[in-house]
Amino acid sequence: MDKTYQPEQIENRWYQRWEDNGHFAPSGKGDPFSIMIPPPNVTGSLHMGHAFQDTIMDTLTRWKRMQGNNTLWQVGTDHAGIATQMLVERKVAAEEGKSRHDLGRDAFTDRIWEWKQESGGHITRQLRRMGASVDWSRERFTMDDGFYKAVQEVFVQLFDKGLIYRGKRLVNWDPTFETAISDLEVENTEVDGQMWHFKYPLAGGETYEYIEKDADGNVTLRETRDYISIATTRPETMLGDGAVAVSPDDERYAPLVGKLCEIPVGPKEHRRLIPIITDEYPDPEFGSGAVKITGAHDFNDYAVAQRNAIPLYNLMDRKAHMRNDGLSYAESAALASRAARGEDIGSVDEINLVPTELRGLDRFAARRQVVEAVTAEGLAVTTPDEAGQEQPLVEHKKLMQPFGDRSGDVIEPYLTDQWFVAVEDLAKPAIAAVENGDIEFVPKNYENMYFAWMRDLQDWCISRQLWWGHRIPAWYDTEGKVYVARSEAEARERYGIAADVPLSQDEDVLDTWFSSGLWTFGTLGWPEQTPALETFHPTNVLVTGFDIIFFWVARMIMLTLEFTGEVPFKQVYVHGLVRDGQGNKMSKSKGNVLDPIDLIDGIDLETLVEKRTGNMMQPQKARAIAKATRQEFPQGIEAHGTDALRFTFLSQATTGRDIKFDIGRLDGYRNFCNKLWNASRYVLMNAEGQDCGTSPDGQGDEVELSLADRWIVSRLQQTEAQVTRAMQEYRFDHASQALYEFIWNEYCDWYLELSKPVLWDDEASAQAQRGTRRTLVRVLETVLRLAHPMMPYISEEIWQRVAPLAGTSHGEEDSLMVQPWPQADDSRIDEAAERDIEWLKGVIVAIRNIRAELNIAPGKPLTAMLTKGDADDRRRLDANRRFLAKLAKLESIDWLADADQAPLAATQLVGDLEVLVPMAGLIDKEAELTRLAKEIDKQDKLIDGIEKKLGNESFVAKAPEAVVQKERDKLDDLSTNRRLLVEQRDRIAAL
RNA sequence: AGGACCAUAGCUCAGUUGGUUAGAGCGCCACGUUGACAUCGUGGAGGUCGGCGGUUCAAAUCCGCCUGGUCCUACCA
Repeated sequence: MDKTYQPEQIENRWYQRWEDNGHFAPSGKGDPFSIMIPPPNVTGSLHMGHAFQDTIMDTLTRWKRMQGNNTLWQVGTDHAGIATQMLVERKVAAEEGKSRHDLGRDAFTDRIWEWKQESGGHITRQLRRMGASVDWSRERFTMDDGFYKAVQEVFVQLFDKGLIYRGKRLVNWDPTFETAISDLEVENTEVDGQMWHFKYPLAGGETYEYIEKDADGNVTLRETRDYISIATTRPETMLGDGAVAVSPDDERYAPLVGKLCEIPVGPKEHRRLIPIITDEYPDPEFGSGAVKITGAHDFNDYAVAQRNAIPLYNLMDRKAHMRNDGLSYAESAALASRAARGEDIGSVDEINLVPTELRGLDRFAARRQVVEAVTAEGLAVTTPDEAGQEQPLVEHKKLMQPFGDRSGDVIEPYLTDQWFVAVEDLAKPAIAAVENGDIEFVPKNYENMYFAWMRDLQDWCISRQLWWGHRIPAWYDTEGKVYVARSEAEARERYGIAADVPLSQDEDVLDTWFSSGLWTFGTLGWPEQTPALETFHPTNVLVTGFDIIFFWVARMIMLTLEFTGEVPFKQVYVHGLVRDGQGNKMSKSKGNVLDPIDLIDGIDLETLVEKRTGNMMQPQKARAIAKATRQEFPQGIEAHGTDALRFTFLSQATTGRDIKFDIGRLDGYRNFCNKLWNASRYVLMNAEGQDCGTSPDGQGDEVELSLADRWIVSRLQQTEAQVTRAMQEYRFDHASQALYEFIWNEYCDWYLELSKPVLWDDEASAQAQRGTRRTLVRVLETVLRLAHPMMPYISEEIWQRVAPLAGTSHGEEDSLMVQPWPQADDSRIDEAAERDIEWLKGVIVAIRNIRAELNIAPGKPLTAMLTKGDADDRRRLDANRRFLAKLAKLESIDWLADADQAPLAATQLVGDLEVLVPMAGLIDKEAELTRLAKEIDKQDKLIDGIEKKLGNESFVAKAPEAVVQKERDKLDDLSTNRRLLVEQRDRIAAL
């Protein structure tokens, strides 16, 4: 073995071998265990979140596989509609200077398929680097024919059940992608906005008495008005107003209800009149208390319009430009005014209420023009400025504005024909499944989040006006009548449409999450009743981030229950977000992204800086990021290997909490790998070619197990139990910590050291040496199995060399991957050995302490004595003299029968036992007195505390006897210790 | 506005049903290359467990309030 651990040399070859040997496919004889990978974007690349999540899934999968379960980790990728279309659209624009419209639908989707072909392997290669033991033979893609079939089937069946419908509704519209998006894809962000106040003149110049009162009913304002005042943040939508609404309880406007007012924009001769109505929606306390109702451009207004039969006038096109189609403004305005008076005017689609001069303008440009025009006309509400001049009232305030999560564009509520899933009936069983425990969230508090969302669910808009995705299986005849079926042929057959009647398929595609929602059963072959479906569904656990519970988890539960009658998974393990060391979200624009592959392979500083700032548009920001990067990683990032990265993730994986990725811990766990590596070197150096008492025929295997052997085996059982339990509880931090502590603090720090006196002592018996060698290799072999789910590469590499020596062959297989998971054996727990080793460690540490306190060179041989102990102490001394001498670097250590005969010595207590190191010629009198004074003081404080406690009658009366006794024992120990220290102090002072 | 979660050593975090002298890793200080390992060893310093109040014989742990932070949901034209 090489002297230092070099992960890059072992990782790639092992993955290849595992994959080639088919170790990832289900093969266990036990119960099925299955996990579905949350399918990453097929053209994406692996980020820290993936790496974290995949580590958890792989650890679970490997663990279950070793436990003998018939284990499937199903892998696949997602077509990721918007994200992929956007990417390829940009690429085509950059490389060919063409838009997707220039290419046309077929050519453009061909480009996406080409891009998938070209880059689709990237993320799967990265998954392999992480060691993910997914079954590649079952890899799926959401746009595969087979998966498409499942998607179609679900759509058709939901439609037939009346759970999918098509209709004209107000939806969130992304003007950049020119598609509807779901509520979830909208991010509300606070922005600086303005609110304008405008006067809507009353029809026919009518006036009324406007009276404002304070809380006590005293009149604070009384004036005659010929207008009603409204406030708006979106003046350009005034053109589509259908009414002005006031609260039914608002006395100020009571006289106006039922009358008409005029929208103060557009050519004067065609200004529209709209009714003043009452509705519960307006809040009299806010603004003027009167709200303009624009049903086609605002969700709240839409609801008011529905309740009051107010017409909806669409003002914009798909790009959120002011419409430039339909009837002329004059005709439109005339029709709309008739509607306002209650006349039936039929369809409003052709009505375009955008005045000629605004047609075709961007919505924000139109907004500016409307504000200018209204203000110029003197119809802005004014307020005096500091100089007493009347100025238009424009409030600058924070607004929550909706943005598309992908495009970053301002989302427009937009009236269009879309397909929807009626969720109410689907949600009920989905809620029940979590309530009754069929599905369990880990940690549990995410269930509340789930319930809250599920109980207030809106119908799900599933159609997208994109080109990349599953085309909606619906066909239209020339009259626009819709036929849903699995194919055009089926549509004709089902609905009896003659072959000569032309049908055209719906242009839209389905929301990506609609297909992702079928992931657990679609990947297993549904709608066919395949053996895989039978065996592996429902899956055992879904490992996912909380940010995706609504998008994905909830919809999977609904759709899976509906179509399979089963839950998709029994547990949902929810992990946190991977953040940077400061707790910030990692993002390209912040320039704080770490690439898991760079952490594995290392990256030099300049390349890292280039990576973070390469495509950055603003040079100033790029410089700041470069500076921060140089500061954080002055030497770049060195190679750590996959195992160290995985171990870091696991150690930080505490439930339901974001992780701040700590590169210091990554270094630490790389060192841990190195420690394991070197410990193994030691074991191999001492065991290879030697008699380990593990011959296959059992001949000549007589062994004698030392105290240390029995102890480490005992500790191993406990570690096995701890790690197993932690895994069951998804406490990967505890599992990794238990392993770390056992390997480093027990096996390396103590057991290996204790093995040296046996192996290197010519007088040690062959049986004893055999016993120690056997324990060395068998414990290591077991610990490698324990480590394997967490650190697959290094464990496999070392196991290959250790397993033959351990003689614990578990079958023909040559890989750790198919070895059994260690099972704790309580009969091998040896409490007496543990107590003896604790004693041994105590004495050694005591001597080391004395050495450090007296500033004695670590290598200087010392003489030590033990006294005041009991028969056990004597027995232990006699049995372990060799070990004490070696580990504490002693010339000799002996029993002193009469403590009064002790020479002046540094003293430490181990239980009742006193450990003495004679101090002749070693002592610095003043320093020692100071130290002792400090130590006595410390003891006094502790004694004080306990005495107070024991002096408290209610403590003695009410606390359990065991607790009281424990305190008494403690007091005893402390008092003895203190007395000793005082004696010591007096003796030294007397020198 | 409603809700969730978090606050423990300089940093990143453990701390199970209340009873420990409150732990680990990294960092820091001192000493040390004996034959697995300087990606190491030995020893050490460092914490009024965010604040206040309560329950209890006993609170980092349970309850209430407050402060600070993160996030989610819903939003007022």
